[in-house]
Parts: sequence; structure tokens; C-alpha cells
Amino acid sequence: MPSYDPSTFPPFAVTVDLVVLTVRRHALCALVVRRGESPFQGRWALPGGFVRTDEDLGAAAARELVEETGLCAHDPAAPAVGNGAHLEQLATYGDPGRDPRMRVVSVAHLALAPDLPAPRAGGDANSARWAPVVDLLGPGGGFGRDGEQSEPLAFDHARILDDGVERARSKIEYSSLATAFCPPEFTVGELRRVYEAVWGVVLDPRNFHRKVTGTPGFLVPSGGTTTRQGGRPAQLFRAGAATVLNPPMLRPEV
Amino acid sequence: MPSYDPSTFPPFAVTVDLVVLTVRRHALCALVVRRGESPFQGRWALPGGFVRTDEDLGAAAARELVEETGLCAHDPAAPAVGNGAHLEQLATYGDPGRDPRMRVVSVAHLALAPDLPAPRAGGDANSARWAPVVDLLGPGGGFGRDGEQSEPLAFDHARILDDGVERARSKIEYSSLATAFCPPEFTVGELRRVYEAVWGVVLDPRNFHRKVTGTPGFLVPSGGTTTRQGGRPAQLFRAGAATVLNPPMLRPEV
DNA sequence: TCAATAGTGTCTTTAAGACAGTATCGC
DNA sequence: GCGATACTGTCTTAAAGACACTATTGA
Repeated sequence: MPSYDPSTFPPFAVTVDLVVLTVRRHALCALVVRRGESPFQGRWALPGGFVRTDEDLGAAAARELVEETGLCAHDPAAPAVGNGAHLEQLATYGDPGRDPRMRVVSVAHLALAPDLPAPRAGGDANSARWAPVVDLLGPGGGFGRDGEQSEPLAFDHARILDDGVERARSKIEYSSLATAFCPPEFTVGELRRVYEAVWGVVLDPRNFHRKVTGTPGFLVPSGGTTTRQGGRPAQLFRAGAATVLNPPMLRPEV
Repeated sequence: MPSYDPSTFPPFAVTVDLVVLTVRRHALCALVVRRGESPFQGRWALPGGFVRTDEDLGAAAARELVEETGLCAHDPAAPAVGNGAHLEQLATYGDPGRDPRMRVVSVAHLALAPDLPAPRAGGDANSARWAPVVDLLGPGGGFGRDGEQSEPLAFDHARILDDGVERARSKIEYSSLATAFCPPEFTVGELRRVYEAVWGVVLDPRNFHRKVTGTPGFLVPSGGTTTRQGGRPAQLFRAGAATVLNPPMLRPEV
């Protein structure tokens, strides 16, 4: 083990970047902000900022989340419902060349939020937006298709976003985290459309209904019904106490 | 978004810590090193060290792994076999009080290695050892049981180790990563004993054999046989090209 | 011979996939 | 009425769990 001398450690800057995902109009969307400064001035980027001197990594991510969206981060142990978002650490990115100015290590976090009215970004309305991830990454995770896409994200944020999307896609398989995309009360159909948007597939409504209502602790009937989707009124549910789904939801083959 | 001034960023030290796991004598073991300096002098800790100024995080982890064990880290895309170890990023720990001397953010990595002759630690034979994780963490992840346990690990390394063990336990469910604990050629029984040691359960040898040999691309017969386990000679296999197991291996209920 | 491990086969049970059919709303 | 969505039910199939049985070595 190398000698450990606190006075000669190589200096780093440490930031948190946020992959904030939501489902809007049947599409998985991510929160991006317009950069006002060089480098990558004018390009879209993930929200983020420096970790403060006496602040834990998770606290820094929660603070950034409030600043960007007004969402409160839930305790990770509690079910992610209500007007708070699920927040968890994603991965850390520290390539020496990822920021041209200096050595920056970014601890990326993943947040899952229900559909929100509109993002805010320090008062500047035009500097933040929800963008469909297919526009930001392309259908296969790369660029260069169709005409609807933005230019590439700043820094290595396309890779971070891709990792976050893949984390969300896999986590809703074996956890009840898909409810974090829903309002406090939701129908089975709304939950199914969340899975369809995140996975980019079409699911059989009957088998889906059997699966989610048959998994103990996943959904709890709230008593009410709604007709906001049209058709026959649907029963309303809240997220139950279960956090892991065993057996898991199976993502259909491509 | 807060102002981004590279000249006034809060200074951090960034380290990598390693959770190196192996299976020895039917027990899941972790590599720990004896601390020679304060704080926690004389206590066991996970190996690790500073990230160098122009070094990627994964490169720093791979360098530490070589320094501590002599193992080469495999490319994450390639199957983890042979005399190299599987290495992946685990999580990042940055609580402001986790190191009493200064603000240190540690990017923990997880390495899975086959059974090795003996650890080395800079020439000092007594300063590194393979310790059963049940001795380091206790059966339930806590301390205070039996008499066989060491004193708690230094810093927050018990939590890091616990996270690494849980990552390994879940990853061998849906990936072929259990072969990273095996030598280049191994039998079905040896692979089963890896699962049993990592999960701490007993598996049905017949169902296990059906499962692993029936999953395409998991195991490839190497042609030879061995009798090193006693009893009827067993067919030898190498790890196949498959990296994900679908459907997964099912971990029995507790 | 026996003990130990390797390997194959069968029956049962769980749960997913693929459907059909009925129920209850707005229009 | 019609269209839409919600919900229940049935048949089939994939795969795990729980066994019995045979095969091949060393001691």
C-alpha cells in the first residue's frame, strides 16, 4: 500500500450529476439543462454541481434535486410515492479527460419522479426541459438516426444517462420502483404504461394485471376509482410495502 | 445551477478501495490488510490507495489489485476466467466524517478472484490475509456473535464489504460471474460449491447440474475429466461466452 | 466391499404466455 | 348503439423443486 500522507494528496473536484427520469405522454424523459458557460456552452447537460465541504454525497444529490425540480428525495428505505422522488447513487465517473478544465470526479445519482408540471432552473424557464431519452441517446443508445434528436449531451453525460436508463430498466424488473413514476394514487393501467414507456415494449394488459395484483404487497387498493383514462372506471391503488418483486416482472425479449 | 468556478472548488482526496472476494475451503473470503498507521492502527482494512492525477478510476483499482494480489483485471466485456480477476465499480462513499484526517471520497471496486495461494502485501507476509466474510461481518451483517470474529474493520469498510458481498450474491444470480471464482477449468460440482459458499445455502446437485448445463453458452466442455474431488471422475468445463443467465439462477429463500 | 461424487430421469408445482369473454363508463 | 378501457378466466408451456436411480472412481 502506498504511503498515505494527507498533506500531499492529489487534489480533485467532486461533483454530483443527476439522471432525473420521468414518464410523460408515454415516453421516458430525462431532465436536461442548457449550459450557459464554456465548455459545451449552449449544449444540453445533466443537472449537477459541486459537493460542499461538509456534505454527504447523497445530501448533495438531494439538494441539487430540490434546486432543479423542487422534489424532495425520499428515504431510500421507504416506498417512493407521493410528491417525493426516489433517489439512489448510480455510479462514479472520473476519467482524467472528462472535463477539459480540471480533474473532476462526478458521483452520478439516479432519480425517478412522477410526471411534473414543468421543470424550473433557477428562474430561467428556457434553460431546463424534459427531453425524451430516445431523442437524447437514439433508439440504440447511439446517435445519428432520424431527425428529431438534439445534439449530443455535454461532457460524458450521454454515457451517464445511458447507464441511468439501463439501471431504471433493470430495477423495475425486480423491485416495486416503477411506482416512483406514478402519482400517489394510480391505476393498474397507468402502472402498465410506465413499464411500457421505460422498456419500450407493449405488454399484455391481462397478464400484467394478474401479475401486479397477484404479487403480495406490491399494490394496495385505496378504495377509490377513476375514469381519467376513459372507458370503464379503474380501481385506484397506492404502492404497498413490498420493495422487491419475487418472482420479478419479466421484460419481454427484444 | 451554482456558479462553476474551477479556482475555488472544495478540495477532496479521492481513493479506491477494493473488495476482493474469493472462495476458500467452502467459505466466501475477503482480502484484508493490517493498517500500519493511525487512525485505526493495527486494525484490518480493505486494500486501497489514492487515485493518481492522470489515472482513471478503473485503472487505479486495477493497479491496486495487482499490487495487492498480483492478479490482472480482465476487460469487463470478456468472460472472467483464467489467472485474471473480474473487476467492476461498486459504489462511492463520501461521508464527511468517514476519515478523521480529511475529506476523502472513496470509489469502491469489487473484484472476484479464484482461490489463490497466498496474498502478498508489499513483502510483508503478515499484513494481508484472506478472512471469511462471516468473521468480518457476522452472519447477519453485524457484529457481536460467536467468538471467531475479528474486531470491526477500519473506517466504514464493514459497510463497503457488506455492499460488495451483496453485489456478488445478486450478480451470480443473473450472470455467469460465478465462474470468476473458479480456475480456468472446473467441474459442475466445483461451480456448485461456489454458489453454495457465496449464498450460504445448500443446493440440490441434480437440479443444479440440469440448470447450468442446460443454459446455452454458460459452460463449454473442455474435454478432460478430473477426479480431484474424489468419487466418479467429473467432466471439466470452461466458462462460455454467455454473460447473462436468462432465466437466472434462483437463490433459495432464507 | 463401501463411501463418495457424477450424471440421468421422472413427477409435481409454479408461473408466465396466449388467448376469449364480460363489465362499465363516455359519447 | 359504439368505442374504449377494466377486469376475470382458461389453456398451454417453460422451468424450478423434489425426489429415485445408475455410473465410476479410490480406499
